[in-house]
Parts: sequence; C-alpha cells; structure tokens
Amino acid sequence: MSTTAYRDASGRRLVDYPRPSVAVDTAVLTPNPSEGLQVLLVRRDSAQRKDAWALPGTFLHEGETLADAVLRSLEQKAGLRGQAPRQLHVFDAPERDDRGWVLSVAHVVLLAADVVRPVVAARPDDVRLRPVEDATGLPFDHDDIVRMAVAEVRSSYAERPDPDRLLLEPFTLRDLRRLHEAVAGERLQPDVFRRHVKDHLVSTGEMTRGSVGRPAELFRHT
Amino acid sequence: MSTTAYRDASGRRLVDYPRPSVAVDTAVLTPNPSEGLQVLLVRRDSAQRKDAWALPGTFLHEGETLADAVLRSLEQKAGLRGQAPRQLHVFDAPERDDRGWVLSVAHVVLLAADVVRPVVAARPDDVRLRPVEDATGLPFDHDDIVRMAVAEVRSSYAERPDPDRLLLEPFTLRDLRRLHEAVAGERLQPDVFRRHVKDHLVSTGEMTRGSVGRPAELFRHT
DNA sequence: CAAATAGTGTCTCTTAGACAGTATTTG
DNA sequence: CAAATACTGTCTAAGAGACACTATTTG
Repeated sequence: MSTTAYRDASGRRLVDYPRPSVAVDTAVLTPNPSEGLQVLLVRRDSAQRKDAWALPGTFLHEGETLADAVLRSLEQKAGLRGQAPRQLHVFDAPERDDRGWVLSVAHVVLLAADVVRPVVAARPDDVRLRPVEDATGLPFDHDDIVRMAVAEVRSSYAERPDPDRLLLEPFTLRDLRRLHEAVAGERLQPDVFRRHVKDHLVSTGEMTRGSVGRPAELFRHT
Repeated sequence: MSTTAYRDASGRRLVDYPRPSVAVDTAVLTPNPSEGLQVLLVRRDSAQRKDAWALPGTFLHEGETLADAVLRSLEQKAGLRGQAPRQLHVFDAPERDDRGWVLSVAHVVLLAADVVRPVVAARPDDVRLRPVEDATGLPFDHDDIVRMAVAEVRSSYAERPDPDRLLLEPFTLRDLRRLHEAVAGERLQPDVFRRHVKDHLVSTGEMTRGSVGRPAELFRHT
C-alpha cells in the first residue's frame, strides 16, 4: 500500500490542503478602424455597485483547461465565440478577493470587430465596448489586465502581420494596414508598412477588381 | 441573509467547487563564465525513478503568494536564498500529474554563480547544475519550463545591462560583459558591447587599481 | 481628364558591427 | 620595453523613414 503519490514534499497529503479557487479574467480586445483598440466589459452580478462593469471571468471547473474556461466565460457572459486565449499573468495576492482565496489567471483574446459588434448591439444592457485608454477604475486587478493585454497585442502586431489571423483571406495590404492602425492606435505610412510586412505574406496572384484606383494585389497569411 | 458573495456567476457556491492543487515549478538559472547558462536540478522524492532529477517545486500554501512559494521551495529543496521570481506560464492540462488535478505555475529565478556554487558543492547528492542545453528528458513540463526560462532571461539581458542586478557594485564593463556572455552563451565584442550598454549605467568616477593593463572605469546600475 | 488608390525609386539619417588605432597600466 | 587591458575614431553595410514619382483603375 503506497500513499506516497498523494503526499507532497513536506509530507502533507494533497487532499488535506486548503486549495485556492482558480478563476480566469479576460481582456477581449477588438480593433476598430475608427476608434482604435476597444475592450469588452460586462455588467457585474451585483448591479448596485459603483464599479458595475468588469472584464468577463469565471471559475475554473474540474477537468477543464484555462483556455476552455476563458471561452466558456465569453460564451456565458457575452454570447461570444472566442479563440486562442493567451495567458498574461497570475494575480495571487491572498486578499485580492473578499469572497475568499482566489487566484486569477489573466488572459487576452483578440476578436475582429465584425464578430464583436453585433453581439454588443444585441445586449446593450449586459455588454459594452470601451476604448482601452478609457477603461480605468475597473474592479480587482482589471486595470492592470487591460494594460498588459494592450501591450501584448501591440507588440505582437508590431512584429509580424496579423498574428491572430483576424483578416479573412484574401486581403489587400490596405486591409492589413487598417487593422494594424487600429491595433497600434496611430496612422502608419502605406509605403513603409508595405515593405515591413510584404515578405511575411504569400501573394495569391489575384487582384482586386471593380474598386476605385489601381487594383491591389491580394495576399494570404503564411 | 446574503450568500451572494459566495456564489459564482453560474450560481454555484464557491465552497462546493472541486478546486485544483496549485504548484510552482522553478528554473533556477545561473550564468557561469566558463560553462554558460546552467540550470539547477534537485533529486525527486522517489529515487528509484528513471527521471530522478527535476526542477524544484512545491504546492502553494494557504495565505501565500506564488513568489513566496517559489522562495520556500528553493530554501527547502536546495537551501538557496533566491529573489525576484518571474512567472513564465501556467501549465494546466488536467491529466498532466498522475497524483490528481494540479496546476503548475512555472517561474524563473536568476542567481549569481557565487551564490549557487557553494550550495551545490555542499549537497552533491540532492542538488545538481547542468548546462541548459543538456537539461532534457525531465519529468512533467520541465523541459518546456527550462526552454521558456532561457528565452526569457536571454531576451531581458539582450535589452539592458544586468536587469537582475547580479553584479556587485561597483563593476567594470569587463565584469558586465563576462556576465552577459555567460547568459547569451557566446562571445561579445568588447567595443560593440561597451557602446551598447554604457548609456544605461552610471559612472562612479572611480577606476580599478593594481590590475594589469589600463585601469578601467567603475560603474553602478542605474 | 480628374480623382483615387497601388506600388516603386531613391535619398537621408541612424545604427550595428568591424577594424585599427591610441592610452595606460604591470612587471 | 613587452604584454595586457581599456577605450575611441572611423569606415562600411544595412535598415527605417520620408518623399516624390510612376501605374492603373473608376466615373
């Protein structure tokens, strides 16, 4: 009879441990051509609070991965189908949640405006979009999560073209540049941008047709 | 009577939840002038296993932060005083540990060779140093943790001089370059390195004395 | 043809890297 | 003076950014 497998290094049985609840909190960012980067907020359960809006989150269920918990929370709280959550940081201050001992694993998910906008329009009382610069005064560590999410997404988009594959293929360099401008929150020079990204895309050989101006080459993600 | 505070968004009481055990696993890296970057391994509890060496880790205790758990595990398993653990990633596959549902938060800690060497020398049966390139075949996700830790440390040292402040002040540019060479695992040109880092240091105005060759300026971290 | 958009040639400025020189110490 | 180490001047090549020019479409 071996119970070794259920003891940790200090000899305590695993089952004896007080264990934390583990939650996920997610900054859903959406690049909007005219408004820049926006973050999705949901109304909290207790509507009478001052900080009534927060990032969507949930507790991790048994047998579930963190990414699955993130996707479930987006589905439940906002009716959104997300994809590819990326971890940012674990917030672990023992007293950070007055409901008890809760660790929160912060995530970021980037979604196309086309996907998010109809969902937000359908549930204006539960769900909101706000420019990331204005999303302050949120409860818990949510201000920090928004900051980290923005930094993560901006640096990954500065490195290579549309790493999250938000654009539908095929797309023009103009489409791609508009997306990157929305992420970066500033205008990008067409010629400089072109030389920056062109080698990381594959040309389809096709061109746009019927639009004003010279037809543009169509590309796909690598 | 309100129990709202103890329910999550789906209405389940927090206390009813099965909760995961949360562990920390740490890659302790040490830059060795002659051997490059090395990682600390400790002998596992069950000595008869093939993969008898692993990264030090422990379970998170109640009221403790992740960083504190990391420092405690280094103290207990290797007799080391670490500092400033940085989070790398949460490993969350439900079946990753056959003892049950265990999340592991991977960390990296960088320590000076002077600190680590005597500790390793004193406990050769429990503790080992291995070049990071050779540290493969480790249990759980430990191979991945070592890779992520090395990438993290190398990129932070490539950006600015000694961000972990391993060097005792004051130091020469030669001392600093030797450290960076150990981290990077390759030789760096003295003149290129000098121009790279000089603006991020503060000069003491003092010089080395009594050594062979032209005396060198002494610097401090900013 | 005017307006609009796509794409390229090229100039400038900055920076990284390499090399070779000068400077200052010990023995 | 030789050897060792610290530091600097300068050349070259590569890259980022800016600007102006050419190219091809719609209306």
